[in-house]
Amino acid sequence: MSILQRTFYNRPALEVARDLLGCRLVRFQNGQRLSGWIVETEAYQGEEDLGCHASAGKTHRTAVMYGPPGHAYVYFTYGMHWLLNAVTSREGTPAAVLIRAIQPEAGLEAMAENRPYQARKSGWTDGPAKLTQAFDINGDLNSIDLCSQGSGLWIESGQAVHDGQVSQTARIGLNSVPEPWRSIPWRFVAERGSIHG
DNA sequence: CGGCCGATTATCT
DNA sequence: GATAATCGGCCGG
Repeated sequence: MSILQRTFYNRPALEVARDLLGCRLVRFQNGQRLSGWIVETEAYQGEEDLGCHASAGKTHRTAVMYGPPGHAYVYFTYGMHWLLNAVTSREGTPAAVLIRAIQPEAGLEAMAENRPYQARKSGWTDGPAKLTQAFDINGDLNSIDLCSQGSGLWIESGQAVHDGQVSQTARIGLNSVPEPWRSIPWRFVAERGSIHG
């Protein structure tokens, strides 16, 4: 196991988003280790990116993105969901990568307990708000350092995902964001089956 | 599987 | 006071 260090995150969000595919998201909760392979990400970078929360400038909520890379940006949306991002780029440059989906590896029982509606549907971690529920991630973890185990949440290096197994599309859910930001292909998806579980 | 719709509240104007 | 980087339920195919 090798925890991704600050140099990994100290790059443009586009590069980090691509390279996070195949890495392992780890949560330590109640003495248990929950983990999964990252299979879908989105890059948000700069105040000029009108899809990025930082496009409204520095506020209490977005301040974390202006800070040093390698920290968690966890925010609340739609009145009920927490979404997890990793802050990228040098301090002063607001950018982050949204973790949209993971492929569960360990701690499935704990994930099931963390999820409501556990008996329903198929995936527990195939959406940005589903995985935060499964991993018990909420606002308490906003701004924590992902480069150490201290806060119980970090990312480890993992499996290499070949370029041929990665597809790039427009980011999801930016319904009122103007072009070109709405359609710019800053979403990265690892093809199903590319992660050997 | 795909599309539509209501839920529910922190954050910002 | 309006909006939102979503989800699950319900419908039709």
